[in-house]
Amino acid sequence: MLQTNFIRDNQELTVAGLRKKHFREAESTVELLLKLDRLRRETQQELDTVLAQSNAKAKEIGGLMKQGKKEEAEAAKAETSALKERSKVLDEQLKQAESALFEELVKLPNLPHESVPEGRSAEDNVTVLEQGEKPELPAGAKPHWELIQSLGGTSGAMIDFELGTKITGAGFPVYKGKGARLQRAMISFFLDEAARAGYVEVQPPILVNADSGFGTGQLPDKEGQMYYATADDLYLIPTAEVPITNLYRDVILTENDLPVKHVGYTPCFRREAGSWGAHVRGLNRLHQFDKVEIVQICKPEASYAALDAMVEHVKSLLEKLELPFRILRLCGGDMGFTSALTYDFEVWSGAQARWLECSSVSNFESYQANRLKLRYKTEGKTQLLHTLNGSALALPRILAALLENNQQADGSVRIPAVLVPYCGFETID
RNA sequence: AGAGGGAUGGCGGAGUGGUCGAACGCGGCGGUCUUGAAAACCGUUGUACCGUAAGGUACCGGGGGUUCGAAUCCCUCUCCCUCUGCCA
Repeated sequence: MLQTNFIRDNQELTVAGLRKKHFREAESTVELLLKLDRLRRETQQELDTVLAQSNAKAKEIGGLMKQGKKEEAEAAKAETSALKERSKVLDEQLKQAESALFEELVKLPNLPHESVPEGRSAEDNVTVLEQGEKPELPAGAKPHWELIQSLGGTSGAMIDFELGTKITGAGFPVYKGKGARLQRAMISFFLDEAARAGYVEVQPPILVNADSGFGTGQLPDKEGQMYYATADDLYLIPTAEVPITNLYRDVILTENDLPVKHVGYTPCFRREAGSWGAHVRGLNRLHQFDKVEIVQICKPEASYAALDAMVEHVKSLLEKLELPFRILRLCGGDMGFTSALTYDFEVWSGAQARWLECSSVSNFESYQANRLKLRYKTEGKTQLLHTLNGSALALPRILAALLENNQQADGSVRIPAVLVPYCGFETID
């Protein structure tokens, strides 16, 4: 979340940033927030004064008791009751002011970086790069949801949606034979590539508590997006960003620790209550999917260079997979709540003839760090760090594009060379 | 899951009602000494909020209570350890 001090010192900048993100009632919300902030500070000042008096009295009584001046001590005690009453009232008021302020503060999204384009929806995103040639597909080319039915060398489909529906429900496919093997190959490939780029691998839990959900910004607002295990009060992660970034919740790092670079593979779970229809067939949108995620924690002045490096990393993966892709700089209205700057990667899906989002790389600046209390020490000062993350990559849509783009005249699918050592076959038929 | 024992600053570890933000040791940082290093010695060393500052307030796992006053007493929750049970 944003820092109150920052808003206080940069009121106009804050309002302008919120507007760019299409946050409603930016001005009135900021005004209310500053009013609550003032109230909080005034209340605290008054409370502190009363407590100081109270502490002084207690010491005085302590001294008198030691000297055995019982009567004087009793007299002093009598004077404390008014202070006590007052402090109780003020303490209650302070708590109310703090929670009211907090409630407003968590409503505010992160402010967009100055390079974020103006705009309301996905149509206003700016394409910063389009790379790779869209393939010429053979006659009778099929979309991936048809390809997976017959391919894979198993008696049934290589990815079986009906089976998944039986076991669990819609959106939980079962990968079989070469389908399963190819998943594992991609995960290993992505992890190895990240390791080569200096990311330290972690295997985090895939259930997290509410504190973690709050730290990265899924809670309190986006809880509908996550599966929730009521009996234990835990959430299934929608992305590895949550557990990996929360590894550093309540942590004060030193400069030598920075930058922190992690990569992790996890399944991801999303309830995605939203649209279901023609555009979300097959692998296009799932409740459970696999993703390799990269996370960086770095000094504020280094975060945009880190963002660029992460973009380059994701780019290199798509190049190695020989997939045509484009990079979008998201506009203010299409960006995530917690992000300051986001690049989306979209892969070309040949048979569907459309772009599919397969990675999202974001700099959150200090927005998450503030919630996480993630700081570092420099020259005696403690200050917030910047957090970043990106998919590298999300598997299902990569697989969809790969199957569609690489299908050949004989109906088989060619596996990109980089994956062959991992999966052990060159084609799926 | 049952029984018992714990939770104190970066770490170890004192502290069972008063001047305790907390002894002491280790570690870290700065300095003296040294050609340099080590050793020794001296100093320093938590976080947050309020305040221009001086300074004030809060925090000894979390929350609540008793008291003029709580790290210390009471209640409650969480977590950890040991033994028993179960288990991939």
